[in-house]
Amino acid sequence: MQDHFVHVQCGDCPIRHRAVCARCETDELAQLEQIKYYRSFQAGQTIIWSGDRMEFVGSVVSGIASLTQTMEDGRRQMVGLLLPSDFVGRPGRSTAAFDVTATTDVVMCCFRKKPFETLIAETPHIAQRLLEMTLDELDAAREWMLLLGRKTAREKIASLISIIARREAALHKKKSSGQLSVDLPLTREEMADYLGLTLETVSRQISALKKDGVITLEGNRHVSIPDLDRLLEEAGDDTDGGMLV
Amino acid sequence: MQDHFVHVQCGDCPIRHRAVCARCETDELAQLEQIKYYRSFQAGQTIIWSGDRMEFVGSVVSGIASLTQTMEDGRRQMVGLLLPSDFVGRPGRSTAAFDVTATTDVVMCCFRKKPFETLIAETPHIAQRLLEMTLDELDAAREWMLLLGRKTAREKIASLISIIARREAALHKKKSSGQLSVDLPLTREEMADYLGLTLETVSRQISALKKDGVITLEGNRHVSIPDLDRLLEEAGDDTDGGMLV
DNA sequence: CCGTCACTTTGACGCAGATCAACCTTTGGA
DNA sequence: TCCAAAGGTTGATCTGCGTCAAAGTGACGG
Repeated sequence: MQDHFVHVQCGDCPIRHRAVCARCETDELAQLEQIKYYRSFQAGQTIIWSGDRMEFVGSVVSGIASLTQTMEDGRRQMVGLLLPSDFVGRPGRSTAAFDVTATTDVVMCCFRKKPFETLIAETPHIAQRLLEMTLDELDAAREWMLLLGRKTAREKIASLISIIARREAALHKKKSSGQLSVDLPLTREEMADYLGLTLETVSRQISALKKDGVITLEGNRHVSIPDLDRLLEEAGDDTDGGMLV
Repeated sequence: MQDHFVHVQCGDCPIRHRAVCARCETDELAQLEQIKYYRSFQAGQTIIWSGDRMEFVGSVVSGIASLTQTMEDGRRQMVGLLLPSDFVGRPGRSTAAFDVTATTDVVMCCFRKKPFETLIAETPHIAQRLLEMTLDELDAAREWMLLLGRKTAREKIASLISIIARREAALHKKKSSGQLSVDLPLTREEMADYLGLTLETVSRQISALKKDGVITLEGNRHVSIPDLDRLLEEAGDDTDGGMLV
C-alpha cells in the first residue's frame, strides 16, 4: 500500500512534503497546488495561539517549530517538535489546542483549511497518508511520555540527543559517516521544556555527559557522538537504535 | 462531515463501536461483520506483548485495558488507557510497539488485520473516522505530557480523577446528577504508572485531597466530588472543564 | 472462623532535581 | 570599539517525591 504513494515536491519547496502525498498519476496535485500558499515566520514568532481559529493546515518546509502548552503560572511543556516535512493542524477541528511557535525562522507551506478538508473527503489517499503520519506522531508521543514520566535527567538528555540524531539522519537519509554529529536546534531552555526539566539541570547534565566522554561539544550547540551505542545505553532505551543508522 | 457517520452497533456488542463507523446505507457493515470476532481476557492478562506480531485490530467492548511501556530495570509508564469503544492496533504496522494489558476483565471486538486494511483502503470513511479518533488520542497524549512533565503529585492526582470523571460522563452521556462520583478503575500502582509517580505518593496525595475536602472516599475505589470546580482548580487545568458536565 | 494474599496506608529518611544567585561567553548594534 | 542583552555555566541550598519499612484492611478459600 505504502508504495502507491509518492512524496510530492510541490512547486519550489526545497523539501518533499510528507503531508501532500498522492498517487503519482492523479490530478490531486493540481488541486493541492491551487489552495497552497507560503508563509514565513521569524524565530520566536508565534504561528498559532492555543484557542485561535485555525485558518489553515500545512507542513513545515524549513526551520523548526514547536508545539507547547503553558499553565497559568507559567510552567511550560513542549508537546511536539516540528521538523521540516512535519504536518501542522488538524482537519475537522476549528480551534487550535496548543501554541505553535517558530523556534528558528520557519517557512510553512499552507493549505486553506476548508478546501483541504474537502479534498480529504474526496481523496482517500490523503486521509490514509495523514492517518499514517498521525499514528507515527502518536507513537512518538508515547515514547516521549515514558521519557517524561520515568527517566532520570541524564537519561532524558541522552534520549533527546539520540532522538534529534535519529530524525536528522532520517531526514538526510545519510548513513552514519564515521563520527556522528548533530546540531542541537534548541536553546537550553527549550530543551528543558521538551524534557520536563529546568534549564540549569539541562546544562549540568550536558556538562556531565561531556565530562564522562559520552558526547563532545563544539560550541554550545554542536554535539559529536563518539559512541552511539554508549549514548543509547545512557538513554535507557530498550527500543534498539537500529532505525538511527 | 461528521454527521454523515453513524456509530455501528455490530451484532451483540453492548457498546457502540466508534471504530467501525460507516455511512448508514453502505454494505461496509456487512464486510466488517464478516471479519469480526470476539476475544475475552481476564484481569491482569496480557492482550498483546510489545514486539509481538499484531494479528488483529479491534476495539474494547467492555472492561479496561492499558497500554504500557517498561524499561529493562522495571520502571513502567502507562501510555494509554483504553476504555470501552477505544480502538487498539495500527493498520499498516506489523508489530506492536507497546504492551496491552487487561486491567479488568476485557472483551474485545477484533478484526483480522489484513482484511481490515483492505477495507480501509477501499473505504474512505473508515480511514477518515480512524484519523479523527487518532487525532483525538494524540491531543489526549499531549495533555498527558503536560501532566507528566510539569504537574505536581497533587495536581496529577486531581487531574486523573477529573479525566476519569470526564470520560465516564462522556461514555454514559449523563449530565451531572447532583453529586458527581466516580469509580476508580485502577489500583494505586496502576495510577502511579499512569501518572509517573510511586504508589506511596499516590496514596498520600489521595489522603491529602480527602483531608482537604476536595474529594470524599467510599472504600478505596469510589470517589465523590463535592465541588468539581475546586477539583479542576487543584488539577491546574486551564482548559475549562466545560466538556465534563 | 481463621489464615493468606493482594492492596493500601502511614512513617522516617535520603536524594535528584528545583530554586536562587553569581558570573561567564557570545553576538549584534550604535 | 564598546555596551547591552541573550544565552549558558556553575555553586549553594532547599524540598518534593522516592525509597525502605512496617502495619492496617478487606476478600477469598479452606
